[in-house]
Amino acid sequence: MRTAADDLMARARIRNAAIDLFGREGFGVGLRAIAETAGVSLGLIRHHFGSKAGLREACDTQILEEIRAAKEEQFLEGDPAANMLRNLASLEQYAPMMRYLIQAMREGGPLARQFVERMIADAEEYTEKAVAEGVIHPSRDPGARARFLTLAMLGGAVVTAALDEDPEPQRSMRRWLDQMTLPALELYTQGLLTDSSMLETYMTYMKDPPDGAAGA
Amino acid sequence: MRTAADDLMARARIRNAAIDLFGREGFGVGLRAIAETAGVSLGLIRHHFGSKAGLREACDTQILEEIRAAKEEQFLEGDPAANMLRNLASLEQYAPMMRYLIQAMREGGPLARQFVERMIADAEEYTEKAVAEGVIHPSRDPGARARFLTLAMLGGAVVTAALDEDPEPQRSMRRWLDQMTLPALELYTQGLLTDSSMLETYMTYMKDPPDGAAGA
DNA sequence: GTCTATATAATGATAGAC
DNA sequence: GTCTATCATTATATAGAC
Repeated sequence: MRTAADDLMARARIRNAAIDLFGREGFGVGLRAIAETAGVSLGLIRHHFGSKAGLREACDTQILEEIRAAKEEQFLEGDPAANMLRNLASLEQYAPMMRYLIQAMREGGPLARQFVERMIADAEEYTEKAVAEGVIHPSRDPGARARFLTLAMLGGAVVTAALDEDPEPQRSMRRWLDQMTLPALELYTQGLLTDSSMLETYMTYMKDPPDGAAGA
Repeated sequence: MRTAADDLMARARIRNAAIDLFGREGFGVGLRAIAETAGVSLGLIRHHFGSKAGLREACDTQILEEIRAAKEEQFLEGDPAANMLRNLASLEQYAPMMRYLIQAMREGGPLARQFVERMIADAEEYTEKAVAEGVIHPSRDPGARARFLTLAMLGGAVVTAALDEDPEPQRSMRRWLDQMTLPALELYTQGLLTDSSMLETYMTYMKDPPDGAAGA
């Protein structure tokens, strides 16, 4: 009897090997290493994907599909984005996807852009709902806040992974999420500054900037 | 009469060209491109630095020295770390250093580790001072808070740069700093959550975790 | 100190047999 | 669909002339 793994066509095996190696070692990894991992020849990669860029694109597409599927599972609980990430980071099942995403955010590219922008949009949506329910303070600029919070969280994970000796981004992300929980909750609850003069000064300054120095 | 640039020995010219190209295009850039930019031959790089790793190390050392010098200048104003970064990001003089640091944080390595850990230590020191002065709330874990705030700020800059179409990390960092100012100030001033139940629940949970599931 | 020329290895791309 | 064999390019490393 054939198992699910045996059923995988060579094309899918190559793609999965590529996702694994791209995620573990970055997109600089050679096609030969991917071929060896998939147990096929170099020529077969070319046959199925045309080029390395074509393979990368197929991987991106697959990851987007896996994200969609994972979200569908996770979002039933109605958790905010950070908790979704936490769930994904704790399930071995999602490790290749997480590795790939971390690498993609490190090296850039269309998939990373799409993923991050989607995370930001989701965060804004959740935040809006939470504001309506009265559990989160309203913001002077909800879009900027969602972008800031999301980039800070994802960026912390990416840099933690990049600096880590541990070659397993999955573990780095877990570590980041674990060590940020207390300070983040504390910051979200009590803030940081004891008075609001800095914010007020900034708001006043932005309303009437000296010269056109807003972005200079 | 000889200008300062003319006085640069070939060794320094190579090193500066490498810092520039590493910063602009990442550490994957070839030695030939560096040789061409510096106006020297491939062999001369080998003569002065032995290998690509040797050149990278020399660049790292130089950047550390530039950071030290820049901090000495900037820290006279007593600004917190974020403001130092803002100042550095706004001065064209520091552009190569900033580019190099962003790349280093993307790709990892000893320099990035050293830089980030130093930033965290500085942040903790500043925060401690600010807490003593009563302008910042005390934290349940000052070290974790400094690490979280610093990694979030640096990480946001790194991911913004990685996702940016703009190939100039300097500009990405400026954009990140600009767009994070309002939401960050707002978050630092008013927090995010309207009540403290989440934090209290977490503190209670951590004091008496079910099983040994603290890190699971 | 600085160069040219070359060695060696690895990459992605290609052609064609089966 | 899958393979082997090879090409062209590029990478770093090396040797030795001037």
